[in-house]
Amino acid sequence: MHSPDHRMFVFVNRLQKIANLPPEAGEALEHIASGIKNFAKGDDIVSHGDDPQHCTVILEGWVCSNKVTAEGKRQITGLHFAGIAPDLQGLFTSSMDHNITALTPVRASFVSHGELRKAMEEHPALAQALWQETLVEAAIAREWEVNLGARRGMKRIAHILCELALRLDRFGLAEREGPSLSFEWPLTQTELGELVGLSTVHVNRSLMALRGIVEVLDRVKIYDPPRLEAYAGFNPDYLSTELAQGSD
Amino acid sequence: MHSPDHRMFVFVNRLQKIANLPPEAGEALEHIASGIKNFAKGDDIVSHGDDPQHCTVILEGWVCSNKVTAEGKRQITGLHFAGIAPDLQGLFTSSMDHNITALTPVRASFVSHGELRKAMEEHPALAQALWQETLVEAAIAREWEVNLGARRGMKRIAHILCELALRLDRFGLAEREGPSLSFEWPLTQTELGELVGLSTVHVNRSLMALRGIVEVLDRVKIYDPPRLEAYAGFNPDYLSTELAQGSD
DNA sequence: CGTCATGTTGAGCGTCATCAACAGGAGTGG
DNA sequence: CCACTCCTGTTGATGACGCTCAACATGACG
Repeated sequence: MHSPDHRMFVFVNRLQKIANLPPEAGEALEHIASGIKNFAKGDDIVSHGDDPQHCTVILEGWVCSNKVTAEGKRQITGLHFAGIAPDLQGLFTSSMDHNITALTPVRASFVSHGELRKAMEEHPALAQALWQETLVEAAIAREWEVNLGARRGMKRIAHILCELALRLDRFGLAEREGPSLSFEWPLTQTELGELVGLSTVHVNRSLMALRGIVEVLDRVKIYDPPRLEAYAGFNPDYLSTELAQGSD
Repeated sequence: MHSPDHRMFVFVNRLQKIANLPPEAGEALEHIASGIKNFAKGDDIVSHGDDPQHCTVILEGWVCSNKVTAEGKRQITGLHFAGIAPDLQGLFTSSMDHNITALTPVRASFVSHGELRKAMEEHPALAQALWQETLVEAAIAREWEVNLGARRGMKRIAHILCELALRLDRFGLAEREGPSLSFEWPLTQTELGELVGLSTVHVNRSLMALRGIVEVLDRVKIYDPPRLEAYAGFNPDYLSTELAQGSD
């Protein structure tokens, strides 16, 4: 178990990768982290309309941001893993415009808005790193718009899987085995449908048609990554915002 | 005509509305603005893959961000008006992940990345305002994901029109006439299709079906705004990030 | 052993894409 | 002034993609 002083390790580590966060700024974050809380699968960590006074940092587990339409349809608008603060936006707004929901059991810690503002004043590099974090999310959101608006069912699914493979692999959360690549997959087919804007039934049929290239069960197994990327028309440009400029 | 010292007026004005930008920070922006350039309708102001060394500030006209899939389909991922810096993201990335294209004749000015960084160091409030700007865009992008993934054709169109009516009205770019509301509309039906993820033909038919509530020609005229909002299931929550916290 | 959540399959139908044709206005050149 | 082209909007016909309703299979769990 981490000592309280290294509780924020995954978060700081991620910010360092994205933005070359200097060590002092990372330590400042460690000092203002408070508490650890566990959420169960399905729990809303933050709900639409809330006005939280702290930011949540995901230490372990999968989380999604999502909105529900007037007709009751839920759309997942983002997927987040360990090392992210999905409600950072709450620092500047008086009311959340979306929900943040646990897709797996989640362990999280917190940073009060007040203390975070102070830390950012003392360490402008911290503010910049967090800003860059929001730009990473924005780039991903743009590509999801393309996915939802301009690709058909099977390619939508294929594209999302390519993206997740890359994002997870980058943070050591994917496994390679020869050419193939696999990672944990906690979403149901219904949830995948809410993510790609398709009905459960259609997701099911699309997944079956994709077997041979990918298999999606408790884990995603991509048997032939280049082929899947070619099929999806996947271009990872938009994920390069997640790499610090100095790191290539 | 504005003197060079007030060239950035619309931009500063917007940042003040969003983030209570202090006057000194606004003046700093005025001092580092350089040049004015005109773009023709259809011009790419920034292209996918570019690595610009300056930010572009739109002084007049409509602009969209967009991406093109491997299959050649274009998806419009954002609409921007006067007073915005649509390529702010370029400050932190080595290569743009999308295009920024003029939808009308556009007048723009520029701020070099280096000078902007200096100004942000001297005026942390400026950095924060620009960060908030990116959060506004992110909130809109999330709702567009919902629109594309969870609503059908006619409601998608209706929803976008409700959003634009509110955003434009907020900056004095819409006209009221009794209950009805109207604003400039420079997009072709094909472009609207690229925005809502529908074919041109289907956009055409949907627009005809919506007549009576909205009419979309050179201007959009919403005859009965509440009825359109009810039909679209429009909830303006997500646009409240565009209002400074102190302003309500 | 019943219940519940998830995945799977079939049938029927609606939304929306595609292909094709045409109308009108704007701009161009003869 | 007319012929021509290009761009945009409009309309029809056809079929594919994806939704909905329904039923059933399976495994986890109490």
